[in-house]
Formats: sequence, C-alpha cells, structure tokens
Amino acid sequence: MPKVGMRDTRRQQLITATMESIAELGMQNTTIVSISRRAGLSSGIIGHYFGGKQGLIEAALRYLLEQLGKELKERIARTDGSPEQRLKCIVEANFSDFQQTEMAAKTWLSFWARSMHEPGLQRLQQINNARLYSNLRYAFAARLPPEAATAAARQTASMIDGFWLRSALSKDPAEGFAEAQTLCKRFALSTLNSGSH
Amino acid sequence: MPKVGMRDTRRQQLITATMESIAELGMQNTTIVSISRRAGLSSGIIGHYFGGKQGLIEAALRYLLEQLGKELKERIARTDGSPEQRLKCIVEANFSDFQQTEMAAKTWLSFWARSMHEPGLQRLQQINNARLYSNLRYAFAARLPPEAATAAARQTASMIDGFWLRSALSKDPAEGFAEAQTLCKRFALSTLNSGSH
DNA sequence: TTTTATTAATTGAACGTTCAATTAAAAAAT
DNA sequence: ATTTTTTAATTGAACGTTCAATTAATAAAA
Repeated sequence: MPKVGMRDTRRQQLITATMESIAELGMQNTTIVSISRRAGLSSGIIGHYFGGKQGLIEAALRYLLEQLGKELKERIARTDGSPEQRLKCIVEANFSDFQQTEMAAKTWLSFWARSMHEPGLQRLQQINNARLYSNLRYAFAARLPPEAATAAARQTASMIDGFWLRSALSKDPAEGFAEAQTLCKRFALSTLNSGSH
Repeated sequence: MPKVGMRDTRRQQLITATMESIAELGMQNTTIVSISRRAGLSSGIIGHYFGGKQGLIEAALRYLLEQLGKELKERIARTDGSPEQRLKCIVEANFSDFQQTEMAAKTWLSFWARSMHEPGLQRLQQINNARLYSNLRYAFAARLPPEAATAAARQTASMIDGFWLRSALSKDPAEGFAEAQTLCKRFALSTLNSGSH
C-alpha cells in the first residue's frame, strides 16, 4: 500500500489530528480511533509510529512547545535587544495566531491538567514555565534591581498565563485574546519603567 | 423509617472522596470505585445519591465554588468597605488555606480543563470567572475611571488565576501560593492608587 | 530487462481490561 | 412490617494494544 519515506508526514498528520480531537472532543473523549479517523488512517498506525497513545500525546505536547519556542526566537531575531522589544516579543509569541487557534488553546489546557498526574508531561510543562519566567526576568533585569525584576517577571508570567487561561475558557476566545495581549504589554512595559520616577 | 440524616453525611463524604481521588489519581484515573473506596462505601451508592458519576463530579465543583464564595463573604463582612480592604479580601479568599490544599488546587484545574467540553461544568465555571471579575471591578471603580477600572480588574483577575495555575503546577505549591498572594496584592493595591500622581 | 526477494507501511480484527450503570438482595432503622 | 440505606455481583459497552496479513516500493538476482 504505502510509499516509502512517509514517516515524517504521517507523524505530523497524527499530531495534528490529536490536537483536533482534543480540541473538539476533549482529552476525555479522545481515543486512538477518534484520532486516526481524523487523520484518515487506521488505528494501528499509532502504535507503529508512536509506540502507543501515550507516546502520541507526548509528541503532540512537544510539538506545541516547539512552536512556541520557534515563534519567540523568530520575533526576537527581528528586533534590537532592548528590554521593551524583548517584552513585546515574549507577549506576542505567547498570543500568536497559532496559539490562539481553538485547537492549540484547548490542547494546551488539557495538557496542563493532565501534566499534574503524568511525569512525562509534567517535565515538559515545567520546562515551558521556567522558560517563560526566565525570558521575562532577563528583560526586566536590564532596568530593574534584581528583586524587583524577579517580582515583575513572576507577575507578568502569571498575567500572561491567566489571561490565556481565561480567554481559552471564555465563550468568545478571539475577543479575549486580543485584549489580553494589549493589557499584558501595558503592564509589562509600565513595570519595566516603574523605576524612573 | 431509615437512619435519618444520612443523606447529607454521605453526600459530603462522597464529594470529599471525589476531590481526594482527583487530586491523587487525576480526573483520568478517577472511577466510581476509586471514589467510593476512599469514602469507605460501595460504588452503587454514587448512583443512589448523585444519579451517577457525572452528577457527583458536578456536585464537587459546586462545592468548591460554594467554599470560595463563602470565604469571600466572611472576609468582606469583617472589614470596612474600603476598596483596599475589598481587594485584599478578594485576593486572600482566592488563596485561602482550603484553596491551597493539593486536593482543592488539583481538582480546580481538572475541572477547568473538563469544563471546555461539558456544558454543565462550563456554566459553573463561567459564573465563577464573572464573579471574580465583577468583584474586582467594583473595588477598582471606587477610585479609577470606568475604563481604567475595567482594565485593572481584568489584569488582576488574570494575575490571580495565572499565579494560581502556576502554583498548582509547580513542584512546591505551598511556596508558590505564598508569594502569589503577596504579589497579587501588591499589584492590585498599587494599581488602585495609580491615579494619584 | 524481467523476475524474485526484501523491506517498509498499513490495515483491521481479536483480545483482555476497565469502567459506569443496573439490580436484586441484605441490613438497618423506624 | 415497612421503608430506606447499602452492598455486591453482573452486564455490556468502550478502550488500547497487539499482531498476522496485505500491499507497495525498492533492491537484488537472473
């Protein structure tokens, strides 16, 4: 039946189908059948390419993390290194078009909940949390004293995650995301310059 | 007639056991057996008192919401009505001892994720989100112009949820919760008085 | 070139497990 | 005696995994 060299194509097909299924049916109702049907493949293929359902789930989270990292890297590369620009980039990467899709947003939240009880996901999750904090802290530290930079980074990270959470849960995510971005930037930038009074 | 007053006892037993099971095993691995065993009862009793597993899950979320509402009400009653006091109360209620228990924190997050795909939970969730926002907005509006009050309320609500989320997911929730409370108060109070320059 | 062998990709059915719900019987209280 | 409460066994559906069989593509041999 198949052609050779299908590996990467199929893996991506299945990862996308996984996120679609989680977004549509929830983690609870996502099965290897609901995934493989969406990918237009058979259920057995999941075992073949990912070892099993669990392996596919982890691969999907890793994919989301990669996208987020990539978006940030691209944005940072296109600016000078000023703290203002860095903060803007961090916020924008976290609210990028891809992250705003219902697919990505709902998948993230599902992963978060599940990561509490699955070490494999938990590890990935904590790396991501630490990365956001650390990027923010670096930007703030350029203008603020250490202690203030730490506090500002924690507050900003939480505000981003919180807005993101509330938007994902709201009836009209698109609207929520748009204002979230504005208000996160406003807070981050005004905090950055709060020393100059 | 039968043993009187068993109803409320058993219901509370089962609700607590549900949260314990969700905290320990996750929503994914919580079954009517894992719940009833923790409650020291048989699995059939869940159908008797809650109609089924789903009914019990919803009752548990309603219980968490009630606790949160009660904590806020008690705190507000014990203060003057100044905006500062109100903000302090709101933050403290959201980080109360009960909310900080691993049981409550993990259960909340599980509910959040699940509420995306279950209308019954989604409704309760949105009521809660709206309540937090509305309480905050009321306090800010006492000092800030309408538009600024709205923005401040959204930012504070998100910061609370975000800190809460990050604490619940972190390795050492207790430590995270403690600082979360401090930083949320600091932001809320300084924003409240940001007009007086 | 044609034929044969090997490898890679894919399917789908069978299997064993797990779960929620149901139910009938027992226990306990009035 | 009657009603409520509780248990424990049963049922049937749903799930993830496994695996033998199939097909297509490639390589090797003739």
